[in-house]
Amino acid sequence: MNKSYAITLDNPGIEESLRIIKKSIERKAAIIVVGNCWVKYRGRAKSRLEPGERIIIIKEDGALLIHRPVGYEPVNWMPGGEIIYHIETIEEGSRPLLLIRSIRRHPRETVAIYFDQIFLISAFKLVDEGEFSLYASEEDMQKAILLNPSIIEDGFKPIEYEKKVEPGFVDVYGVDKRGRVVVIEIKRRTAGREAVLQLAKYVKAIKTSIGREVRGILAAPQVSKEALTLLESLGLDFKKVDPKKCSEIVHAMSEKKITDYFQSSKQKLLPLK
Amino acid sequence: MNKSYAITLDNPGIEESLRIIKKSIERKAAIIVVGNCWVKYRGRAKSRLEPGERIIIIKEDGALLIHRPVGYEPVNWMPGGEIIYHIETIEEGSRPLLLIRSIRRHPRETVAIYFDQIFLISAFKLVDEGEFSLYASEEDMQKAILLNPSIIEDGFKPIEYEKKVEPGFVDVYGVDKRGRVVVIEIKRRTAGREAVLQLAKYVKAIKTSIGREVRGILAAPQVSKEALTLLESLGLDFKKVDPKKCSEIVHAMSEKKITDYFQSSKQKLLPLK
DNA sequence: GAGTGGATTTCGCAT
DNA sequence: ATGCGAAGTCCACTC
Repeated sequence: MNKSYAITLDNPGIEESLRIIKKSIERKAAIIVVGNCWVKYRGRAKSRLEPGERIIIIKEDGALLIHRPVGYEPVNWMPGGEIIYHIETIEEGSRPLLLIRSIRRHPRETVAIYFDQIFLISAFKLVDEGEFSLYASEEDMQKAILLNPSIIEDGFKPIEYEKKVEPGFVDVYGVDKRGRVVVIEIKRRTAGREAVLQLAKYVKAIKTSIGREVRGILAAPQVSKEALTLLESLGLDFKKVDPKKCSEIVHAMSEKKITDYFQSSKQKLLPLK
Repeated sequence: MNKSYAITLDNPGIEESLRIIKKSIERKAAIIVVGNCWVKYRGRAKSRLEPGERIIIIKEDGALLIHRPVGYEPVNWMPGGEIIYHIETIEEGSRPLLLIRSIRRHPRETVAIYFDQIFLISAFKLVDEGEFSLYASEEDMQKAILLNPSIIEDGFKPIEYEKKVEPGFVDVYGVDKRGRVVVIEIKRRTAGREAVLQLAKYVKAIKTSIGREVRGILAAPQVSKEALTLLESLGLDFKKVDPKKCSEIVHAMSEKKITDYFQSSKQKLLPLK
């Protein structure tokens, strides 16, 4: 191994733990502590966690995670950013404890962790420049529809996207082959009642605004049964759109091409009113 | 230390890592791996994470966390539950890699982690029976209002809570001192436009359903300016309620008392229609 | 700094 | 299994 800073201690004492954690925070290393602890949180809410064996991680940006042996979510935490740490040893009766206090302002909140037994401390200066890319988001679906409008239907022409129209933002706004105004609401997962109501609001708002008929299309991989009923009763359309295919379309094109498209299409935008 | 299962290895080889991780998963221990890795995720979406040094945790319930050196959230993960692991060593060129595959159905998704270097493996059978209690949640606010309705206003009498009324669930439903029907929407933080619209929907739905006037009250510590304007224009009321005070009220009472209250109040419930 | 909407949200609860 | 809303949500983005 060739790491600038790497420490691992099995069953360290409280004093030794204090020293290593302080040093590791100074060095901006990621710290892992496994041991028996209890936790108090005060801030937006207030919580108390009774003693038990947990894994805690302190990251170089101050992020704090307290993980129980089960579950994806930390039981207590502090998001990264402007976090201050106070580490000290205290005596409870004649028993030494390690107290880790994590403090942030904005909002003001603190997490206090009391360890009476530590199984492991390990700290590393981690180097991670790796890029992370996520595909098949709602954004991809929108891009794919704008780049390839026939996904929605033949002859559909997008005019605007992310257009503010008082109740909120319309995902895509355009005209169909017969020249009718079309409003599209995109959902990357099963669309529920909420999505239909949102679409209906936009349709109504634009109808009022432009004074003629407006078609509403819900573009999603699926709709819930309730949403489908609602769609039909409101005279809105559903178009099944596969997020993955959208993602493939978008990621098959170079980033430059897409940027260019959105640059040029901006000049073609029609005012909504 | 007195743990039934605890292993820590500094800079283990790929083969040794494989063996230890398999064994630790069998034993349902929590596993920590620190090393250089890259990650592919496929499922509801698709993602790729290029090589870098990270901390990964596999918990006894199968939950998987992949943490970069900064940030509160895992870059990739798998929630606990019905997760299957396949661990193997593979050759890339002449270089041995450790491949950890985490698979779940419902929804079908997989995370594949490739390690080419491992700095640390540590596994523990953790014992954690500690109780977790959270105060000042929306639930506390609801309980406090039901137990002590004068929080809302003098003479208010709750009748139901968490009542399904087509657009969703009404937080609290009751009557005021003049006998008018009251619907309460609770928010534990600054209430925005969204909260007001939600309340308005419930008021409208119930008005239609019972055919007489319905008051709507938004109970929250604060409202946004826009939300306040909207409230006024819709003829809805705002009542400032402090979540922490609510929590104090609730937690000052014994759990039994509260349970008894909710038991008895259920018998007093009036049908909503 | 506040407000708004999305998330591979997760989690829990009710249908 | 599905649907719906809350969360100490967090996060990114706008005003």
